[in-house]
Amino acid sequence: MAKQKNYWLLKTEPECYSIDDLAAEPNKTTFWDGVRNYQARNYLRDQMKKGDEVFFYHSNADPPAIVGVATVVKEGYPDFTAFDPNEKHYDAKSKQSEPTWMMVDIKFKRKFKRPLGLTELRELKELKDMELLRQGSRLSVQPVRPKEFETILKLALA
DNA sequence: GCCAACGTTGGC
DNA sequence: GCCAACGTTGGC
Repeated sequence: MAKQKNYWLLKTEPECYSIDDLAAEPNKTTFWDGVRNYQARNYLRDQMKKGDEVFFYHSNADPPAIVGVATVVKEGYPDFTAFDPNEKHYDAKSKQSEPTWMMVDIKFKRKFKRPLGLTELRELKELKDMELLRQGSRLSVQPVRPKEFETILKLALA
């Protein structure tokens, strides 16, 4: 049986790392560091697989929006930024021998012609169960259903 | 800048 | 193991 592809959404503040940073050159990759939430960590560690596609989401932006797509190119491995006291997301409790936090590598795939803002996404009834649109949703790594991924891609290309 | 919704921490 | 206090996220 063919490997099933999963879909995800990664949040970032564009001030910190934006789609344009990732789109700076073709096939650019980056490590997705700084996730310090256990549920999000579990997704990164256990479920995100090479070849999975991820939506790139700008939070704390105007407008907050899905802005593009990336591909997972390296599966979960220790987030080494947690070991460095000079890093913003340093965590003294995460040990090299027993890392608490994980990250993946992603590769730029495409930037949408226009950002798909939250307001616009909320208008689609196909997306009414989407994690991103749930009230109080704060997860920075979230699963996206194939149907939702398809709906959003279609909207982006329309 | 406000604040609701969460997650985490720590006293008990 | 409960839960109040506190810190953070992130839309508005």
